[in-house]
Amino acid sequence: MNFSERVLELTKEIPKGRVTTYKILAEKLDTKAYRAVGNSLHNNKKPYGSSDCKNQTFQRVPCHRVINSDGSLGGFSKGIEKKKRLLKKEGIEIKKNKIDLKKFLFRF
DNA sequence: CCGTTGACTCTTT
DNA sequence: AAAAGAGCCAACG
Repeated sequence: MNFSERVLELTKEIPKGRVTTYKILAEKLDTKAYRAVGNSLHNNKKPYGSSDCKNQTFQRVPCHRVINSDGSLGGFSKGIEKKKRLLKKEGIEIKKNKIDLKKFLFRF
């Protein structure tokens, strides 16, 4: 299991309607590679799905539920607006491009 | 192998 | 409140 895979596996555990941060993800992986975590999600080639899920390289992992530790959205491969919409759709309110961590943060 | 690059975070202006 | 600096680390060329 390489670094990227672990990041993705962890990301898949985030329940609908909740979010987590790059920091928490990194800590969960026993590392301080906050930035590397972001990189893994951005690349997100997701080759591990070769067994069960053949296609759908994207959208298997709810990467839109991963945000910055200050509640701002961070980034998204499909565009920040897209990410905002997905989150809202799950019941997460976004004010001024920020998310209320007190309400929606998932701590595993 | 070494230098750059980031979907980062924390501290200090 | 907002911006700049420093520290971090995996991945890539």
